[in-house]
Amino acid sequence: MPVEITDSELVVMSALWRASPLRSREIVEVTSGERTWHRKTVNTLIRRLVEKGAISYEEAPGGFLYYPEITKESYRQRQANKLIKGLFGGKVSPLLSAFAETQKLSDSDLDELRSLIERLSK
Amino acid sequence: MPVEITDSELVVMSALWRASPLRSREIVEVTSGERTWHRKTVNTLIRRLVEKGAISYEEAPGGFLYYPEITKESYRQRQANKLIKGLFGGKVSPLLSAFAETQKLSDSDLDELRSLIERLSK
DNA sequence: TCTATTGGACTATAATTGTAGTCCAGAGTT
DNA sequence: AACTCTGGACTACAATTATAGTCCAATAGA
Repeated sequence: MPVEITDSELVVMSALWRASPLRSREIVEVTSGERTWHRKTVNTLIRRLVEKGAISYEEAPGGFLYYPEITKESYRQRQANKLIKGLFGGKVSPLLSAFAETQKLSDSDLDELRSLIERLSK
Repeated sequence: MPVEITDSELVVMSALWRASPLRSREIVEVTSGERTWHRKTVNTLIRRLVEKGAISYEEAPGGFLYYPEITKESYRQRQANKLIKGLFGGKVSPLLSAFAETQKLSDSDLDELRSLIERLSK
């Protein structure tokens, strides 16, 4: 039963992955580029994430400090696996291929991929 | 406004991507490995997909035949882009890296990746 | 022909999601 | 002290999702 995180909640998680701990007010500020949320909306998202165990908090003067409990890395892995299993038959290269069809890969992207693959080959 | 397809609906779409057209009864059968849905449940999913424009149908003796309207390729591309933009900073190699950490890539996987990258390099 | 089955149209209902609003208590302001 | 702002707890509420159920007409048997 992996924790399910919705799109809106993910914006909050991402803020905490970028820097933590944060107060709820800071989350409002930090996410204001991406979404224009009322502070109560952020509050609800925070509460739900706490209920789900995705974040934790600590009391501090003037409010709470929030911390991510799920790491960005583990969440990424889960999502990568889900997509690759669900839509690409469990293989990465079709994904890479599909991505390359929409987003032209730069030379440095290609270099990065090459050296990554070299490293993985050993 | 790209069509949003839920996890349950995706099972139906996948069935139609594998073979189409299908009747609703066939969709029940074909998906029975993955889910054990009541035929009415499948019916609802089909109806919603039709409303969303993700599938179409054609009348046939004894019912309807359903066809995918969204292609697997375009849907894959959308999802790949969403994941890579949303969680991997828009770069593929971190995704590949994350995937490789959970799923050991076989030699043939690596070969496939290498030759794909060669092709993309030109 | 009566009956049981099946497909589709429409309805149902609880859970989840997106986006707030209300209420209250403590902190700061006059 | 009274007044205002802010944070958190709890509540609200429409839309979407997951999972069926009801009703009816056509079909397929008995």
